[in-house]
Amino acid sequence: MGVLRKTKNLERVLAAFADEGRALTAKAVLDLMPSSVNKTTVYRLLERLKDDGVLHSFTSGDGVVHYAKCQACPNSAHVHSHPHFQCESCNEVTCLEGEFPLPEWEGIRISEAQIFLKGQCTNCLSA
Amino acid sequence: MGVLRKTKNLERVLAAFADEGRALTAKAVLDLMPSSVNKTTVYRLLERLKDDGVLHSFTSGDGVVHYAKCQACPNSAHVHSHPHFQCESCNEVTCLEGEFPLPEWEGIRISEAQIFLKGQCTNCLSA
DNA sequence: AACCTTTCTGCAACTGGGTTGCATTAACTT
DNA sequence: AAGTTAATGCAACCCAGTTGCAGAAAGGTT
Repeated sequence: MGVLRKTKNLERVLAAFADEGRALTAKAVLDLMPSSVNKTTVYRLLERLKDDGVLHSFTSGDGVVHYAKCQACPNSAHVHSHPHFQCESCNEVTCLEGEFPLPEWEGIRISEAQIFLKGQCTNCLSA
Repeated sequence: MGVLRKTKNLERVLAAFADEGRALTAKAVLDLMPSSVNKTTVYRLLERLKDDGVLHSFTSGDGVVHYAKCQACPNSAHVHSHPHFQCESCNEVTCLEGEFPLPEWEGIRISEAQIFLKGQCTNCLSA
């Protein structure tokens, strides 16, 4: 799918995800960029980083698409059935490490589970 | 919130959900209505039925909002943490009855779980 | 460095789901 | 039948995301 070029914008997007382990929406990424950067560029960068396996995406409970760089998962064989979690106080969305056991259900065969959890994060619990 | 009036359109929407236990998107409901019915009306009816506890809504893995009439749940105390399931063959979305045990996670407190499962439904498995 | 090729970017226009304000129509009350 | 209030259609709008295209930047080659 084309050779990746190391542009300023690409570095900026990577930097945004690198520090914090949290997930970001396209809009959040856009807001972190200089105002000269167009939203189309951000969407295309996110899409390409997803294709290249650097990021993965998922939708939160209210249907908003989030992107995250999953630290723990190996570069190959991306399985993103790990749960995602949103703190109801600070609203941060993070990946929970570890796989979620696929639930069993009578009469059907389950091949994929998308789990979105809400609650209180460590920081907000102790605050 | 206004008194519920028994209009033609309301009956049509209820009829759409009554038969089958499956979930419908706003667009699917609109397609089941006479073409004279405006999409705004459908959105408002769905919203109101949700407020009144007749329907509940959730978003599928790809962020599409679905509405469903949950047979098993009592009229009061709606807890919709039951999982939702989409068959990858026929694409039907249904509610799975029964509560899903809230998973435990270290360091955080989980208060709500939104579970969306994909796989093969009974019909498609035996076909 | 100059040149060429390919990717990346900005822009503007568009799509699709969903919402809002307003005037009209239909349901229910009396 | 009349009056009140809710329901509806319409048009315009909002927002996230996408598309086509032309110009700008990366990287490779000489």
